Amino acid sequence: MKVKELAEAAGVNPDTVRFYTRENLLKPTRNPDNNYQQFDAEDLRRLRFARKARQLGFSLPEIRQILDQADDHHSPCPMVRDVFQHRLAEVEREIRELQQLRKRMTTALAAWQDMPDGTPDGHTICRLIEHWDDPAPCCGATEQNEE
Amino acid sequence: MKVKELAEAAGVNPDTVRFYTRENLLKPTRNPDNNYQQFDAEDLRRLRFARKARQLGFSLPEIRQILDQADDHHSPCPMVRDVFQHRLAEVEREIRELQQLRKRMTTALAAWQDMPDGTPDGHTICRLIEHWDDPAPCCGATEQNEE
DNA sequence: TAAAACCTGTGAGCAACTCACAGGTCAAAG
DNA sequence: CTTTGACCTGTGAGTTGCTCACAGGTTTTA
Repeated sequence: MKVKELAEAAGVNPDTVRFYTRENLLKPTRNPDNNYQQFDAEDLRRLRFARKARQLGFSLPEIRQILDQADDHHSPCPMVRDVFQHRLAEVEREIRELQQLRKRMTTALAAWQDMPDGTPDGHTICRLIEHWDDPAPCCGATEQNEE
Repeated sequence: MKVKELAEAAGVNPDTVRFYTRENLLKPTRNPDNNYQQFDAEDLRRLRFARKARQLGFSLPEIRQILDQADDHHSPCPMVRDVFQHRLAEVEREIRELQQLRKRMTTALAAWQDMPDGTPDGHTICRLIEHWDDPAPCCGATEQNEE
């Protein structure tokens, strides 16, 4: 299989195949005649695996690690379970944050129903946003640079 | 006010101030003696505004547009309301997607309780992920490159 | 045999910063 | 008066996961 064929088989952009190859997720052989990359069924499996893992939120370095472990005949599954747990926790955190954001937004939107637009007067830019309440800094951090 | 002072007043990284200046969100005057940037209370307002808008999900180009409109003495509020509506819809979409992802993840995690780890045998990389069900492509798209 | 369609590697672009670097400026301490 | 340290300046690179563009080589098709 050549790049485009593999890409089509996996339903991805050919440039993604090239990128994954650059990143050492795929290790095609070469056709000595023309130096073209040659992929086989195993590469297709790897690529499909990588795409599924991406959907699950694994990063490319994580996926590479899993793939490399599998190449060394170590079972990557324990690691997968581990990363997966972390990833799940992170997804849940993201959900909570977004829900908080939504709540603040709908509250603001309701409050804005009653506010006039107003033209900027040099002291105020857009009171819609200026009167937006900061998300209460819950963790005691007043500054957002972490140092 | 110099860079670091403004940054501290707004609770951001000095490099963020420099970056926003580069991006024309802030337009400091110059001290002719030493070419240092000079910020005033208006710049602080602009910076605080920009940060609030960022928390609301506005992009830097959007913020620049709002600021520029305010500079021209047009009220940016109608635009703000508009972008805000779009942004709220997007946040809700993100929430739905993440909730679906979480559901799939917890389901998978439960199913994995019963699966053995297994060492990769050349045919399978990590059945934990390979047996992950694709998120049903709901929009009729079988391929994910949009063209 | 020439044009179209593919291949190659490399470099840039996206978003919103953050950090690093080299050199200039300034306040206080020795 | 000079040195030290903290700040300033602009610029370029790094982050993530691709995607696109480019210039040149190869293969297929007409």
